Amino acid sequence: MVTVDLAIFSVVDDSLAVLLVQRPDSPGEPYPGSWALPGGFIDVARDADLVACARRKLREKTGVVSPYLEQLGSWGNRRRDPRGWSVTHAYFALLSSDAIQLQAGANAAAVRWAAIGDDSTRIGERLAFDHADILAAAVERLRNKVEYTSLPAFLLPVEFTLTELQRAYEIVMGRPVEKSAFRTRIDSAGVVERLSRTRATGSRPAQLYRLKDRTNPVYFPRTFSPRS
Amino acid sequence: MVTVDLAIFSVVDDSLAVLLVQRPDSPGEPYPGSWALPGGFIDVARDADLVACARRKLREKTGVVSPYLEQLGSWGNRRRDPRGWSVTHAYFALLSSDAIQLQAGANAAAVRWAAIGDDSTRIGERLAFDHADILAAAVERLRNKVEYTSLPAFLLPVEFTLTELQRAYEIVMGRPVEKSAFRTRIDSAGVVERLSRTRATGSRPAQLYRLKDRTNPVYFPRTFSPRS
DNA sequence: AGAATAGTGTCTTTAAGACAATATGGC
DNA sequence: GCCATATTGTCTTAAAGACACTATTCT
Repeated sequence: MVTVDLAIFSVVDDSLAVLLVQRPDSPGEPYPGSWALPGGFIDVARDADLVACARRKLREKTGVVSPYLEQLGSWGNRRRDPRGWSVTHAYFALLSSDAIQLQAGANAAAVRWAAIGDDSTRIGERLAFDHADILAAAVERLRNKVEYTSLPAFLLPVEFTLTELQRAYEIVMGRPVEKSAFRTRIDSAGVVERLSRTRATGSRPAQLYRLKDRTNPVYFPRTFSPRS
Repeated sequence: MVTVDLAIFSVVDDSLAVLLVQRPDSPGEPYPGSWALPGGFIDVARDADLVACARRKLREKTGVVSPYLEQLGSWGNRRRDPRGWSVTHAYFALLSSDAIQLQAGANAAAVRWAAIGDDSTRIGERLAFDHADILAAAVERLRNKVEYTSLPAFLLPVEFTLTELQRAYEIVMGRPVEKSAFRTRIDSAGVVERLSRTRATGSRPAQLYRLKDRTNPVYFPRTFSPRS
């Protein structure tokens, strides 16, 4: 029993959110009606490899084709699924919420975004299987990497302002970021390239930028604020 | 077909080395006689979970019970094993070479250490399956984490001098480290605790230290030398 | 005493934190 | 011109790099 599960993150209503699907009520299915991370069995006929499987499930749920996708780890033991020893390969994805077309699939009664609390990695509800553990690991990985990478940029649409990028960092980190230091950091690391257009904001318009590389994150030489 | 494979690192003859085992020659076995990372099928009767499986295999090969062990990732596709779609869960382990009792097992004709080149992640030989990819990923992970963690300390025996610790860093990083900055870094992060004994060196004896925490690595606030 | 390695001090450099000042477009 | 937000500048601070100096034990 080998599956792939996804922690799909986006910024919804100015906070970090993860996509959850509801387990089917069919008899024989474990955790009927519970919320869970999207995922499912590998289709050895269709999926060339694990990443292909993850991409397929992401596409089926969100319609998004090329998000930031990173392997998170694997969870396997004899307790996590009542049907016996099972293993899942977890991935986490970052995408812009405006690119998403939510789709309830055959195996998922409903789909929704669940906000991640600023203070904790806990979601309000009990998730199916060990998905709470997987989600906690995904949030932890994301929160760690935010400190020294450009990951939050993948939560934004293709074109964005530096203020929006800074806001994405603040949402993921759960704390304010100093504007001037932030801009030097982004600039000297060569994360973005300036576009010719600006975005109207009601006051002084903001310069638009886009990522130089939509595929790989940039690693900064230091973390944001050194852990004590 | 689900397996667990291990990249077991140690310092041997003053260079970073990984443990390889030779594949059996039995008919029906893929890659007969090739060198490979130690590993094998999960035993659902004996292994409570993936880590337990990794620990068991590590113990069987080296006799080491409690090394530093970290999940590396999983590799799965329909090409990596000629017998069909297969998945492996890779772990990497760090241990002191003086704690090791090498043991050729039932499923491994021979065992040996292979040095990792300073300049590349390549091992001289062709490894079985996709183990060259897995090893490359393990070396990359290790080389990345060395820059901001105390991982090299797990390559040393329980008691060590700061010079030995510095040498372990240099071996993994493949470049010299500045002594004074290194010591301030280790000291201010509270990585080690001073023992009362010293080690004779032929000249001024060196103070002995041990890790404050033999289980978890310490994360430094900055990398060693910022990537350009 | 001299050799050799252990351990410390000083100065420079890099990039972040704090905070203030300036710039610009809409109204 | 006024307001609000964008953008830039200045000063301070933390920790690494470079390199020199001191300390201690053995021969």
